[in-house]
Amino acid sequence: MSNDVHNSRRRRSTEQPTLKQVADAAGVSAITASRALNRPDQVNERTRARVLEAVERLGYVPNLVAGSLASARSRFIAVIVPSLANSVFIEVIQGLQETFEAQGYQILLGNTEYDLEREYQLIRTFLGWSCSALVTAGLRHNEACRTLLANCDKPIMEVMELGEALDLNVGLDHTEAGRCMARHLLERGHRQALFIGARLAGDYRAGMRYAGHREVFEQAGLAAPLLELERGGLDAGATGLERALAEHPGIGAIHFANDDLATGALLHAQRLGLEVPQKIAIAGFNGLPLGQHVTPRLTTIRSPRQAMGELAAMEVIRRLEGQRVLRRQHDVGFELLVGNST
Amino acid sequence: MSNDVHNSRRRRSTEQPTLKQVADAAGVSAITASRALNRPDQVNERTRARVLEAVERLGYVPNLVAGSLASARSRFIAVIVPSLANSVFIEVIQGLQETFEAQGYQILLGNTEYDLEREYQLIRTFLGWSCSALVTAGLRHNEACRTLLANCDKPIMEVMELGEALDLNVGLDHTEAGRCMARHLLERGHRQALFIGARLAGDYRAGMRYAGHREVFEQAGLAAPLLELERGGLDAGATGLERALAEHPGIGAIHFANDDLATGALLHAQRLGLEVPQKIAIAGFNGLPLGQHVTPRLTTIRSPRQAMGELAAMEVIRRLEGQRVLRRQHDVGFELLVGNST
DNA sequence: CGCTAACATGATAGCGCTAACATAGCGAAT
DNA sequence: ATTCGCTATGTTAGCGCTATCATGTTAGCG
Repeated sequence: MSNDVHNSRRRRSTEQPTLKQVADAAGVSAITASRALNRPDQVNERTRARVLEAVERLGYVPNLVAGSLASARSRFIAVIVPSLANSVFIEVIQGLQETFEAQGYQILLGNTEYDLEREYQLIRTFLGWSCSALVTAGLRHNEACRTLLANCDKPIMEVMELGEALDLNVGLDHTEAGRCMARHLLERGHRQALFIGARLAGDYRAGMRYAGHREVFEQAGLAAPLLELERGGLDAGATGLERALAEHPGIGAIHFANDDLATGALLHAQRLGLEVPQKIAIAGFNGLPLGQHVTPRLTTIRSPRQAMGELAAMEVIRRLEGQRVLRRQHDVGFELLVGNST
Repeated sequence: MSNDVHNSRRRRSTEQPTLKQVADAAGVSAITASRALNRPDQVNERTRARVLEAVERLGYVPNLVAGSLASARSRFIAVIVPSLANSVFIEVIQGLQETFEAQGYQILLGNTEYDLEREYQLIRTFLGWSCSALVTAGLRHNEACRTLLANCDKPIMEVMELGEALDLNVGLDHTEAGRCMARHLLERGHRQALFIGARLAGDYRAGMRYAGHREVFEQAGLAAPLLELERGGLDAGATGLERALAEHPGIGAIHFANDDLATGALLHAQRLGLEVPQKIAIAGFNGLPLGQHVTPRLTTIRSPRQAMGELAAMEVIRRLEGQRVLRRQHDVGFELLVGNST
């Protein structure tokens, strides 16, 4: 029953100095030291200097976990994408990351692998980290996700596409992009066009582009056949071309779901000695540098992916800082790049 | 002085249910509920079922921040790379991410933008999050970083290159890769080869490859000129080719620091009607799919980047789980891909 | 000279969870 | 019957920080 009882329970986690030790070294209270670091304008300039000196001398590293628990704010931003293998998401992440990092937010990156159940688990985990906001690629979520997101009272930003969003939304209209390219193909005189995509169940935005493409062709009284591949990438593009030639003999143009497929096909056409666009026209989507460097230059649609990430991050930050959000939805648009492949 | 004093201090952060509420609902103590979720084998099966039912019913989401503070462990892994724009790092991150995520670790991604001071700040922040381990791309750090890392008593994994590591190290020998390609060029009969890289101060691993290249050429009594560009990418490769032709008239081969540059040059050579490899031989580094799909196929060196990430993650996990680490250093090697461009 | 406002600092009490130790129950071994 | 060891659960006391309220101190005013 002596007063050293609670010494026996000691369990300092590390030997790192704590804020209390810094405060003692600077001759102030812990809360003043805390303010000196986090709200510099609330402490006297000379006090702050003493605290900073103590921080430096002791090699103090703030325990952000403790700070987050106490304040119930974490400066974490959850970012959830379906894949890291696709450079499209990487560019959006880059835009998000730069902007958030500059404002002192840390991204928590989650990869669903196109699995909505995994998305739910990731969101749970990220909410457990008291993230300040969530950014997801796309508008499709399962019921559980939707409930979780609707009840969590944090800014939710859905990027990539436009539509019925939960909260904030920055993206572009993929159906319209599909229409745009289809119209271009029609203008170029292609009456027989094939749309080729890969794993469209996952890449449903490509599916939306096909829907737009189909709409335009059918309104013109033309067929809009679809060919779905098992995989993406340059290789798959070559395969797609082979299959198109075999399965759709009369075809004059191929509208690929993305530039990787399209460029793979274009390079393969060269190897086969098939003239592009005379024998076969090829179009892509994304506006990757790759497609702009091959000969003939690829006709494609460029979307401002990095800018989309930046804008999304800025809107989230605006919301977090309590500023009024003017518009919940932003259309970042797209641009048709007419090359020599159509 | 009544006993409602501490009611006035209430500050529940959110309306989320807490573990205590789950425990009450299940008729057990908080610690039992905690164990039911985190150490299932330590509680009776029926008790656990009751707890899980309560979790489900209340929609409980564990507060990981509180858990980390209490246990001083966070399951965060800091991953620090110099850039996200370079697909090489993305692939390593992919390997790391998959492996860590599968074991329940969450990656904290930091981007130094090739700035060692930023690296120091990032490491401080990540240590503040009580990360379990740190993974950095590369062995170069400033003094402050080195001190911080040396004293933090967590597994440190340095990836990409091999050398004098702080702790664990998974990578490949870039100097040897440079030698390997140089020997290949010599075997092909190229006596006049130019090395072209971009921003070599940041991309010092490319500098190491140049050192290897130069060593081989100089030992053969030949010159090993260097041309440094301001930027990378396919465009820059084209620029590099132009400059090489103008500034080094006799040159017969160009050893590019990476495939982006090399492919950019190769495609540009086609536009110029310059035969590859007859008029000019072109070699790259990385083994990107891109270079393998152009005609002529690019001679390059492939490194197992995703596998490097996976192996690095596995070694870190092994260490974290207290298993004996057999080797602190792993050479993942590389592979010369001989195409038709040399 | 008192009164107020603005500024600077401090004491206290948590944030929600888990480590460490404590206890209870039960079958097996002594 | 006592002891031991094992499993299942509970009690207590923090982890390191910040929100909240309280207090002291100085300047400004009529």
